[in-house]
Amino acid sequence: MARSSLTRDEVLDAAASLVKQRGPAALTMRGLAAALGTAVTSIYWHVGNRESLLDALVERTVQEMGAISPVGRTPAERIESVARILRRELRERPHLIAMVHERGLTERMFLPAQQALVHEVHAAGLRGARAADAVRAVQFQIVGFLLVERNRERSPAQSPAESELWDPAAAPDDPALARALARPADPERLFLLSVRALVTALLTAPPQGARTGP
Amino acid sequence: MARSSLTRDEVLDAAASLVKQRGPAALTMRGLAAALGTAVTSIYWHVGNRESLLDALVERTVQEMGAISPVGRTPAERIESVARILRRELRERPHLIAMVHERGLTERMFLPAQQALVHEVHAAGLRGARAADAVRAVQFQIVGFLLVERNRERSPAQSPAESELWDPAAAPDDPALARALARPADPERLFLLSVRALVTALLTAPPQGARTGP
DNA sequence: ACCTGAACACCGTTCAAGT
DNA sequence: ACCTGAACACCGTTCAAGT
Repeated sequence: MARSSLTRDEVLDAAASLVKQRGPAALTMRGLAAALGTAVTSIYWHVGNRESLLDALVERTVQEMGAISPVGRTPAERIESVARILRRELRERPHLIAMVHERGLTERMFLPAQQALVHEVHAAGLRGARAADAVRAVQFQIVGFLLVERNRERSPAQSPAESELWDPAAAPDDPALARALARPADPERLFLLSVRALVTALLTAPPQGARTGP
Repeated sequence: MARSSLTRDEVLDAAASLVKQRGPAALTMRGLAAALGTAVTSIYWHVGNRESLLDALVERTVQEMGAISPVGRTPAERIESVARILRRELRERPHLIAMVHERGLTERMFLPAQQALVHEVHAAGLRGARAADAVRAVQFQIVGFLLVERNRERSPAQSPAESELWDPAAAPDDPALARALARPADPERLFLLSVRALVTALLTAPPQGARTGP
């Protein structure tokens, strides 16, 4: 039986729930129609085609990523809190984030966070081009880390596992290092450690980064 | 007309060239068969199915990413050179790298680089768990940055461009910052700047990163 | 051992036709 | 304005049949 009235929002809701539960590949026009109890072609009337449907879904996700409210006393602490907030929000929508990324909208999704970062970097005393570099470096690091982390979680056990590499000659005189690398990484700890290290360096380094030695 | 003898390697070569030129989506079994001048079903005999074909392709890419030979005088310089080398290699195979990533093998592809990083971090005097953290932090940063960078290149102009955001009230008292953020980022420069900053901090920071203020 | 065409069950999309 | 089924051109994959 035909439904009385199908709205664009209903279509988007159903599509979002499909993607959230079973990933973007599970979102087929026919499957979506079945879930909605309509003919496939009705969907086309409301959203155009599959591509625009995904666009609309992504657009929604971008909107949902609201403003960022940093917490902490120092700029470094507040930047770290921005990173923490972003990580939490992204981990709640893994599939949708992947779609945002695939569609090249990652940058756009991060505009609110970028504004927060600008404010904090400014508060830390950085100005002009150097402040812009710091903002972008942190932004790239956060996004990049989360992409890598997501990838790790999805991937099955790596074929020649790290353990295989880390008993023999690779780290000859540091068994503790070998053991640490054989263990799985703790992503949250590594994330915060990385952000903290980068931020520390960016907020204290000289304008022109010519100093590389210890 | 049927070909005299089709080999698995020929199939992989043709598939790799298709992917390299026109992306993974352009790799259809039928299209591949046409490019090879065989029946579709012959391909199945040699590589099983599309999934295993992609696996084999990815496996090849992983193998091609050879050993890393760092250059430079200080450990920091040599780590930076590892980053530079990886960036160059990955940028030569954008599609294949994306496939490696999608298949969750990024980590595995980076094992040679990881070994090089271990060596340099050790040379810088770091030991045990702290050395492992440093290696992983740098590794995540490099991979993450390259994923984000690739995404930026592919993406069309972002809808509300950064310029739209960066003339009004966002950076009220730093027009130079606003101008810098309105300009497109120089990825190579940003990449090296980020790696340098992170490495500097990791090689000099105290064991427990409790210090976050300036 | 290797290759083939026919056939199956899926896709996304279009279109003329309904109300 | 909204919904429908039929049809088209694509997929990946299987299978019985060839040599």
